[in-house]
Amino acid sequence: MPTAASSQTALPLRERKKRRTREDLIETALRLFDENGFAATTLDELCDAVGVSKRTFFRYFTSKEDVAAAPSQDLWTTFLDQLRTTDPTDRTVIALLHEALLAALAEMPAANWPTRVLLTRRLASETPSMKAHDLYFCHRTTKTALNLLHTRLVLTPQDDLRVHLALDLLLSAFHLAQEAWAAQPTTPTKNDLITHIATVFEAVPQSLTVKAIARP
Amino acid sequence: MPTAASSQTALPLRERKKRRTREDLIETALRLFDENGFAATTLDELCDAVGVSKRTFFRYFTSKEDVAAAPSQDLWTTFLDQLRTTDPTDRTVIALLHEALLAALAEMPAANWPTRVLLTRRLASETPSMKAHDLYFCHRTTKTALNLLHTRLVLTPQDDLRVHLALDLLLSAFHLAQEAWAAQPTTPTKNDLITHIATVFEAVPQSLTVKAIARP
DNA sequence: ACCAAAAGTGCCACTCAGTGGCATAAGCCT
DNA sequence: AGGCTTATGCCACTGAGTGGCACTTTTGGT
Repeated sequence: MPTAASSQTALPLRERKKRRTREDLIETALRLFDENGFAATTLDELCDAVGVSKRTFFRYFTSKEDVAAAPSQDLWTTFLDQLRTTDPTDRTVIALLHEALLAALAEMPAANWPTRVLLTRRLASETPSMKAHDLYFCHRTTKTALNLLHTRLVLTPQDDLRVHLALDLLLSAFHLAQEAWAAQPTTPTKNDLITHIATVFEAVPQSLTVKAIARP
Repeated sequence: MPTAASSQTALPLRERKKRRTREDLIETALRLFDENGFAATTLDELCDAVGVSKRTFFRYFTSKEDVAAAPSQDLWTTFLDQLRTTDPTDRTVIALLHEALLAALAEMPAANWPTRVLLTRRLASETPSMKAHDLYFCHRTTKTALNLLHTRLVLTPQDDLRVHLALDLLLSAFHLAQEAWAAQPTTPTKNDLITHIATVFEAVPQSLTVKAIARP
């Protein structure tokens, strides 16, 4: 008698268990990091709280930073999936990237994703090693995306350079939008973030033409 | 009787000693990392080789990654200095940044800087934690540069966004140029790097207009 | 239903980066 | 010279991350 509560019954038991421990680890980690700070929380504490050995933790995450960055990584993993499936015709590459990002955002659970990702962002802004980890992950994402686009699009060697720049620009724009999103006075929602992204994207062309005017 | 060998005699003894230890640490670290690999080299080995206690090492560098990234950090520190002194009049911000970067490059010692920085780059490409450290440092540099430009230029809130994008673009362009530089068939010189930077900068406007053409 | 292969977990001992605290030595100033 | 400041060394300690192996759970075939 499968109730509505178990929505993904298609998955085998082992897989469900794994997802559950992974989710438990992320959930508890974010709570502990939030309450006591990232540095002040030890992995032993986290593992005790979840009821898992430290050895097992490192079979799910590569580092202490990694578990805290999970929410933000989910977005970019989904982004890559979208990039694999979105029809690329009749668009500039930058518009394609923008669209794939919006599609990825749409996939994120509207309920708790904003709070989670904002918490991750706050932790990253307070903890250099976390920010570094996040930047590295984004760097990996651009590399993967570039390879992906090469398999799907016709790109000359010159285009490779331009597309790479476009990807870096996307990441940069997203981070700036995220900052504005986190700083806004009202409670940040997913739609707000989409608006901020649009705003930053509109500012991109002007970034090449801003004049330097010396202070008097 | 000050000989030509001691060029900066103006500095007090203590300061000279400090610079020397710092330089020794960087020099030896790069050599050991190059010979045995970053992970395989322990800080104890490095400290033994230089004749310094581990405690002292951490008074010069914040981490193992930090000492290996020193050559690349030198450039960006000099870049910020240039940004403080360059006359900003009659230019776009992006041109100002480009120029400051070239000026910083000019300050680098032509003899060993290329090899050093290429080694650092290779290590970073092989070692995630080093790449992450490097990206974080660049991130800090853009933040500092942005604050700096605010003190020297008249920037509206909208301009802030645009200038931030321009800074990210500069970093992105530099990294792409550096990759091309490292990959070139002939021995990379400082002038080659300058040429690569110019090439990437020229490609920037087109990065916004590349069309996505699906593979057949 | 049973059993063997496979996949996941726990435990233990270990390495090594990084820190705090205090005693000692080296450069500085008059 | 002699006190003052600053840099270094030493030691003990925390905590992240790993290797290895024994143990348990799931799975798939019969």
